[in-house]
Amino acid sequence: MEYKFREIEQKWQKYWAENHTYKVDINLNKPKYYVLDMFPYPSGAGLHVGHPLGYIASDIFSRFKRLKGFNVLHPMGYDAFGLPAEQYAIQTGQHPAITTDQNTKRYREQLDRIGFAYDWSRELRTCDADYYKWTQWIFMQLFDAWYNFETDKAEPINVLVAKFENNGTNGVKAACDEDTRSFTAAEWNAMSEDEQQKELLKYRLTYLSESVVNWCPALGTVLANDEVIGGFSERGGHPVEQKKMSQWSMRISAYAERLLQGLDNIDWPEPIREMQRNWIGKSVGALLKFNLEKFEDKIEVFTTRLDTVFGVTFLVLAPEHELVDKLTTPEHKAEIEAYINKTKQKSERDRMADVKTVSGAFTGAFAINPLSGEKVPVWIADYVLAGYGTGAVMAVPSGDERDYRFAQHFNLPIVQILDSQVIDETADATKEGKYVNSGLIDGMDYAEAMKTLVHKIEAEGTGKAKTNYRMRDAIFARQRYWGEPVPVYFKNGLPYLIDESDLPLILPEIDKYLPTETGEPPLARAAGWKYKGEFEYEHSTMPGWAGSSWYWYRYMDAKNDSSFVSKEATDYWKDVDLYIGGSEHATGHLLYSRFWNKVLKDLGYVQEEEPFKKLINQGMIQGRSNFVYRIIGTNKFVSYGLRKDYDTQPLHVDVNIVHNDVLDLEKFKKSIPDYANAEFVLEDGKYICGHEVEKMSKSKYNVVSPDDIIEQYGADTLRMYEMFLGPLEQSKPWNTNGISGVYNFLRKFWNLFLDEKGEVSVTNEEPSKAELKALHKIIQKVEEDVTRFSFNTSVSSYMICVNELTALKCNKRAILEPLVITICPYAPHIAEELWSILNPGKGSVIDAVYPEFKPEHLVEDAFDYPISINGKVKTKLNVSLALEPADVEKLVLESSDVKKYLDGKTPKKVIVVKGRIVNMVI
RNA sequence: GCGGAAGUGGCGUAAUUGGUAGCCGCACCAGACUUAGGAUCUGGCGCCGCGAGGCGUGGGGGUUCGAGUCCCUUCUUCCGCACCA
Repeated sequence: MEYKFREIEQKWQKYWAENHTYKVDINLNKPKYYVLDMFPYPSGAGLHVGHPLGYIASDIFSRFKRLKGFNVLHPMGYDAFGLPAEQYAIQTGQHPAITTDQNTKRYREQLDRIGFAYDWSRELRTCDADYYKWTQWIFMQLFDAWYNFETDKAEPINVLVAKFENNGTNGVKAACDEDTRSFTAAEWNAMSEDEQQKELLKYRLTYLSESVVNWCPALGTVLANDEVIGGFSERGGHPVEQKKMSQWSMRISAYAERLLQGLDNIDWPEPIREMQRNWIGKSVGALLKFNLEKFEDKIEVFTTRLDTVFGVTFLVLAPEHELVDKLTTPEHKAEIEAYINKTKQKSERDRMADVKTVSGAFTGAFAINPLSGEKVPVWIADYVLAGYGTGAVMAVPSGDERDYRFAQHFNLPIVQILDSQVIDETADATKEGKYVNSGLIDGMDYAEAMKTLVHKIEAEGTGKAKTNYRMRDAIFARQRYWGEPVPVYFKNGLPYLIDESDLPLILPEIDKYLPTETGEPPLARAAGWKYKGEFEYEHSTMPGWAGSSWYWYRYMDAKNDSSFVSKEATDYWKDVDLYIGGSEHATGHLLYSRFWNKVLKDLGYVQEEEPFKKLINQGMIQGRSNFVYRIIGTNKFVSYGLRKDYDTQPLHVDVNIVHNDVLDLEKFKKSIPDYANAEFVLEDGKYICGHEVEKMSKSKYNVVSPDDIIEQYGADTLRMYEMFLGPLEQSKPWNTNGISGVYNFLRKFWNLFLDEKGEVSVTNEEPSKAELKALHKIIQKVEEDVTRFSFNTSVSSYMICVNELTALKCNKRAILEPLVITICPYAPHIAEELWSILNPGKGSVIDAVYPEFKPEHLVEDAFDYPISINGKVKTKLNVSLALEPADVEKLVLESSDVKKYLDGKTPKKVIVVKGRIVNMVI
């Protein structure tokens, strides 16, 4: 009987579907385990061989956990709202819902063929109304909440309203907009409804405000900071500019500290945590107010080095700073205006590329250093960012490189402030030594100086200690069609939530997927789309990350239509134990999800502070492109090794007609009409192709589809080969070359169950010691490997085990049956088939129990000690493991073989490590 | 510039705690079989050398009886951040 993988795989995939083998329910008698994959965006190109890498790993892990007795939740769905479907809709007029539906079906077929243990009864799509109903509902909870720094959590907005009614803003410590004013209870109560709403909007966790946004004209939408890379859009690479607009935002900044602290309590890769720390960008420092010589206004600066305040020789404002216009003296007006105009014309990218060039302009105004009383000039320069801190800095050229260059360029003084500071050629940011030229802190060290200064500025009211975060609130709106409608309508220009009973707010049909002629978002085209037939809805839709910021909860209770997830479900499933996905979501999805999770927890809907306990990033699978070399101007192709002898041009060739870098000439000729009459210059009768590692993409003809691999070798081979390729976290190019090794292994494994005539033949004989050793080695190895996510090493261990059992001609049930169970996570189809041969009618192997490892089967009584002299292995000596080091040493020194190497000398020292090694020093 | 990860045969990789470097595959070489194949089986395969032997985990140095593994230093590649006061 042959290994017929096509029949076997189809048979079991059908069986699993019909018997709901992977359906799970809450089971209080079993410990839960939640394994989650980052759900895919269903693109039109379908899955390539790189996409399932993480899914295979998580599938192995969840199958293993199930064999170990856990109740495993392992779901899959689709992040189905997004730009590509809409861009396609603009080009073709095809409704994004239709293409998304087609793509989703194709993804599902491809996933099914790989044999995943997903509970498909929990499948979800973020674009389904019964899913986005709850995304909208969560949006409403955020709108109806504010952040109370006193209790350090989000609370219902009513609590805040009650505070305003009783005490006004007095004593309220809330996360709010920067321009928020104070008022008394009487003032609040005297406000009109509209005025109150306007005020509350400054506190809500999702709010509408006038802010500077990343506007992408080509995409016709704003983008979040994490969607802009170096001044260009992440999707499509279009230029992005800064623009002031009224926008929905999420007050994630309120959670900056908790998001930062939480990173210490989760088992995530260090690089991801570090990226989130950078993104949050906490810096501890102080705010300090400088009086102005001729104005009542003060310039407030943020500094992390208050101790350097006596080294301040000028102030610098961002060109956008609100005081610039007012401060500028008439004689400097022209210069300042010219500089501001120049800055405006520079794109974000130019500004970044131009780090080295020093530029700036003097306003003509002077400020007074609140500690030294010194008069310092006020400049503007584009190296100061309007959006960070206060948009103004105190410049300390002796301690800061940018200030140093600026001072040198414009001939401003540079004052040494620490005795150990060396500032002849460059700034020195040291904190070592004692202060000099520094008034009241002269002679102090850093710690003492900081304490003294903070105390002084707070006592005098000129400043205060302050912690600053780089992270800005997240823009939460896109001027696009294919996203969740925002459940908000406008009355008197103010936003109000629609009634909860009106959810879901269905995405309306429109005639064209383009902005209106007046530049309104596409939803403005929806004719007659008004709340209660009267009020305008919000015309933006939610960003791509809305639906993915809570989806792991929906899987827990996917069909619930009275709540986004039931309490019963969160009580049991709680959080995600293992999350596998790409590192490209480090500062987007993974940060937003943590944020929403904390809000939902604060409001009492879920119980865990962090949603994803353990995170693993699978590496990217790159493409391995192949090239042919055409002699320029001809239809003649030269083999790789000979290409230097001709004037050639490399051309991508489809990797699917190349095997081990040898081109299939017939298939090549048939590939496109131009090549039908191609001629070749061969080496050793073959055409050898060149190769290069590139991104896997259609245009490079290096895309390998899992469908093709499965067709040729089967899903079990694909699964094992993807793991065999190397450590999960590592990025690596896909190369189909090695796959036959894995395929041969599975056939060899299959053959263990057959006799010489090819008939199934398994005996009930007692296993030998060697057979038991082979089995228990693999039982132990797989358990260890899976636990530390080292899937590649298990595959080679299976190969070793099968090689050993083949050599032993083992066909004993007592060995093969447990072996089938251990391999089921990796190669579930063949495992099912063999299991059913061993145990006809006894159901699925996934319901078996992982075999128990018995260490006694691995115990040896003798060991081949490597005998080394001065650390170099010279020979080996077989010695009983029962002997203690002193006895081993005696035997070694007596051995005639060893004496040969000692050359009559007595070793100065002999080291015996029991069961490991013997080393002699001579 | 700052932060992170990684450098081992022709290739992908392995090496639990400092203890025989190169497991397992691919490719390659030799042989067997043969219904000539992108099939199967057997054996070989780090480098230099006929050999004894020597060298060998990016380079240099150190600790140790012993280093791919620990420490210092340096180079290279990839990833992330980048005027953040």
